[in-house]
Amino acid sequence: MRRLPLYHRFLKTWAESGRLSVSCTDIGAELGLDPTQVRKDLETARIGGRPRIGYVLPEVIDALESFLGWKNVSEAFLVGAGSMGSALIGYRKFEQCGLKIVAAFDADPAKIDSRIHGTQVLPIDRLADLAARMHVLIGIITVPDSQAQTVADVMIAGGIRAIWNFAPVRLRVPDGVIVHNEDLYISLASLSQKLAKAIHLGGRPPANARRRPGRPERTVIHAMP
Amino acid sequence: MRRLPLYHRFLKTWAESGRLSVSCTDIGAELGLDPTQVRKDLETARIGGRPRIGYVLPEVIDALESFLGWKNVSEAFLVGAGSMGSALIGYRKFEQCGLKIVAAFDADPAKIDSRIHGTQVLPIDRLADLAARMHVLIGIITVPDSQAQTVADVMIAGGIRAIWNFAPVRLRVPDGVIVHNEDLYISLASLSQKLAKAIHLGGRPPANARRRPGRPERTVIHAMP
DNA sequence: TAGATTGTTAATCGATTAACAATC
DNA sequence: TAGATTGTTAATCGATTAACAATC
Repeated sequence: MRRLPLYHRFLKTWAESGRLSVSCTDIGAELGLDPTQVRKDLETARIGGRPRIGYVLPEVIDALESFLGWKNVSEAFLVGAGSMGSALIGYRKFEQCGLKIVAAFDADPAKIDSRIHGTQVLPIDRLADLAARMHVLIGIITVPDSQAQTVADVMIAGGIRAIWNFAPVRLRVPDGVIVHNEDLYISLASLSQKLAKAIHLGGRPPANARRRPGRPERTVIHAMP
Repeated sequence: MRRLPLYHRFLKTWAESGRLSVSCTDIGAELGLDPTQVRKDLETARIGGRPRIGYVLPEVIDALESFLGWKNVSEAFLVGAGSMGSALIGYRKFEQCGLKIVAAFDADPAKIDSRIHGTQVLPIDRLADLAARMHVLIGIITVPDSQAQTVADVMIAGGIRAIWNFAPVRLRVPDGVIVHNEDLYISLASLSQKLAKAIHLGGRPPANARRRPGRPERTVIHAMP
């Protein structure tokens, strides 16, 4: 599920280093995870291995990409050509993960018809019509808080089914529309709380603390089901 | 824990609308959560209410801010004055959540001594020394993948204890250093998988789908413990 | 064959949810 | 008082971890 992209990334570098197969133990050691858990995860992606050998690299990488839906690229519209929007448009590797931002939209007339990293900026009132005609299903919101709900409504009117929301706002959407919140404030809160706890408890870090190549930090990203 | 910032945000708007108290039922209804869970969450922040009345708004907001550590602001250094870095520097509301980005660093000579949203850009080789002298404990990494580990090492050398990492790379750090990964690729993978599943199962959304003011989408952010 | 590794079933753990008494 | 709401304890659920047989 959420760990699969991590596996994929590691397996790519593992493959580049010339290996032909990989075991759950290898993956677990690298990512600081239990090998059994890795096996379970691969199982949910319907990926099987061979006892004693492990998983054949090209096979497992390919299967992961299929399962993650990275084989066919979905087109997305982005609304809000500010600094965050521009940054996302610049993340060209999204395409390798099945997402292509095909157009940006903004309310600011000064930005209309300009290009950001080669992607054209269009007026927001063309969004709904274009989304419907092009069958775009994914929308990315990088506008100020106050406009996020309005933009979401327009997206939904255009038939968009999944919204990646970078505004710190709870969007109200009909059933069947997926909202994925990228809430940096929540993320920040979790970081600073962990830091506060660490400082409160441990004080200074161990003086002889060293990087340990064999044991990376326990992979933490964030959570909220 | 991770839902508390959400409660805080809602309670602020609730207070602005003139109310003096709030019940777990109110919060749960707004955020699509079980009232019992809300109560449990507030309990972990050592916030109590009164039967029949609920929680007194100024009290609970204040207690949340204290618990989240938003009362005293931590200073942070950001490395990588690209588009993502600039976007983060522009998120001025971080200060209300206890984080102030006091300086940016970059390897590009062209960017040195420029200002981004008023924040000065310094050469990266001054980071370790400055961090140590200013007792900066938080570092934000927005550099390309290939440089992330190097930057992390410099930060740690300067005494930084918590790293907010926007590069899709597993950083290797000593014990006692906190790494918080903001991995947009993982987030994207989860979004597109949910979309794929929804389309596969449901096909089109219900034709009469409407926004429902009383029931927002189930609050989902992402996960990985 | 022996040993590493997968596959699978059971045990543990934590978080969520339910139930209900206590209280204003 | 009656009723809404908190506080708290127990039940459920899902995810993680452990144990062990199957297999190459």
